[in-house]
Amino acid sequence: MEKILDLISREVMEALEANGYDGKYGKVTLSNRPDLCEYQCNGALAAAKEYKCAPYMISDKVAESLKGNPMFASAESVKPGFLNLKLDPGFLAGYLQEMAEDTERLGCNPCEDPKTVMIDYGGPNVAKPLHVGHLRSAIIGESVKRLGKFMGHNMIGDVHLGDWGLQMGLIIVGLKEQKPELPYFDEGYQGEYPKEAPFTIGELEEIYPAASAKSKEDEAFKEAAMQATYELQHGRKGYQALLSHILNVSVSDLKRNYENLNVSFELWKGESDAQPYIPDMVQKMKEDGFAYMSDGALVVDVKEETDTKEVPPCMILKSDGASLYNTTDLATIVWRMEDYHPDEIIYVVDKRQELYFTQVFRCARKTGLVGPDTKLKFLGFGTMNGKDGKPFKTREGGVMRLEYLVSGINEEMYKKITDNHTVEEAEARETARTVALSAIKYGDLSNQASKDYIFDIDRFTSFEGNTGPYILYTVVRIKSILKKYQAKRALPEGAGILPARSASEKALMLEISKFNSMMESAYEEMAPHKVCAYIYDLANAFNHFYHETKIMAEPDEMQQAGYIKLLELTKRSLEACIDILGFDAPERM
RNA sequence: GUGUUCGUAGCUCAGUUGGAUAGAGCAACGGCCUUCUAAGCCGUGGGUCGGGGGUUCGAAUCCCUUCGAGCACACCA
Repeated sequence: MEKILDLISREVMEALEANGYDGKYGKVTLSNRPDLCEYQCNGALAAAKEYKCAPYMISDKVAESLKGNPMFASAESVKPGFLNLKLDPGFLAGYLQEMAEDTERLGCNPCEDPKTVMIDYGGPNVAKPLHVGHLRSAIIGESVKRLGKFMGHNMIGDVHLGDWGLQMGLIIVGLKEQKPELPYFDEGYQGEYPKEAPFTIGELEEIYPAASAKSKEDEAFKEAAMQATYELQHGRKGYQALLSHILNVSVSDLKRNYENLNVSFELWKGESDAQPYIPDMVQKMKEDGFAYMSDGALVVDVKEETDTKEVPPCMILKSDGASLYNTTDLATIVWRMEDYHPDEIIYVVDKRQELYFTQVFRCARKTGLVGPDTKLKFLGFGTMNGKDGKPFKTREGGVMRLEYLVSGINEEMYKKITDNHTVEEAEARETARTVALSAIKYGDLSNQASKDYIFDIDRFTSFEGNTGPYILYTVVRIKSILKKYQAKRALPEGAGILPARSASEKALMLEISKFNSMMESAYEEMAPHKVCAYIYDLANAFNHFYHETKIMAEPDEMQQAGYIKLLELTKRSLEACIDILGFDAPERM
């Protein structure tokens, strides 16, 4: 479906042209003075210069031409040269009716040119529990992915596990201290290794921090870990068997945790998957003359003329010949290009890594890892701060485990629900989970991703104002009426959305009609917070309408059916949006 | 030091890409439940959009300058 702004703009353009003016001045925008009009065109103000006349002379003529146009209830020319427009209620109802008949996409056109987009988010480390630092990447990445899917793109989410490097060596050495009798440590061992992992996730999560701490004090221990890392990376069988145990145990735990957040990935690739691509990649960079030695390290220059600041070269290999983060990220691009030929790769990462990623992107482009047709996009997010404005910490000052954060909020919600109502235990628990997730996600996504934000548990869970729970409450109210209606009667033949009879009903309809244009710009700008702003306005408009319209008491059968149709459309719009944000509404709350 | 992001109500945030009188929520105060869920609705107060200059018919938005804050600046990831 065409966006309503485009439909209106076209009428205004035609009116301009009919009066001998250039149609380009006909762009219509949402009104910023809702007391005066619904839509406005400011083109006459700009056109006045070209035609050397007072702006109102132009807007007067356009308003005159639009008189009697069935799309508008009124078209007025005001003071300096504004053109103020109000939609005809019948036209608006027709637009919404068409939206309602689009059962799949609510009038939002799928993109004309679907892209294959890989989106790299999550970024957990194996053997380490998820902590609050992983929350934003997961929430924002998942939402952008869903947004892209809704727009018709082929979105491939990759978790990009941190499963390479010294941390693995530390775990191996740490485990060896605890259980030296295991066959993985016996270099002469010839038999099959056990299928069962020699540790649980809980044990794994203890081994790593202990080993990490020890390596900082015990030089010999650190040496051993580095040696183990080296041997692992050079194919030592027992260690590779251990690696796959670590991965299995860790990944199934991570999957469970991400599932609790309603986050899922198409690919569970890790840094280790990129390693086989490194030697050829490095070799080619050398052969093509891009990579050279600098202070013992292998680097590629990525400076550009337009830089306002010195951009350091992108390091490919350390001076000891080992690979590093850059190497892995570049090699990851290699397999992504080979296996998926993406049109775009999006990185949902902490914004502090921006400079680093410009280096990687430039290097990938310069050395031909990606062609000019593949976009590389950095979607950096800000820090999640506590109430004091400093990075979020536990009361003791440590890093908060994500699991504990979520279960704490679940518990909080459960209390509030059981305080307010008497509900069955199981339902209360389930509802608490649903509402808690909406509180966390909406609290995050309603801010611009790139900015730091304050994670204020009290505010997010407070049930009042611009929060996830408020949105869910609105959906629940609608569901409740729809159920009551269905229990009484079926929709009559020919029921459809009718022209608004009140200001609040029209306001609601105007909000709904913005759906497709909002969705387009939200995806274009990778801005889930626009989806939040839309549903907040929509929920407000609905609650206002709800308050002054007695739907179940409406005597006119067709009018009542029209209301029901409008409620269904409101509900579907809200649900489509919260699904993109990555949460659901319960049946009751 | 260089670069970069930002500065909007007491607090947390929007601001339709340059338009008319800068908006929400929280907090404060007042009103609305025998009637579809009061987790709601309505109202009141609260602002030199950090300061100064410029471009423009018109600036929170663009440019310059200044103050303040965060962040980043090759062998970590």
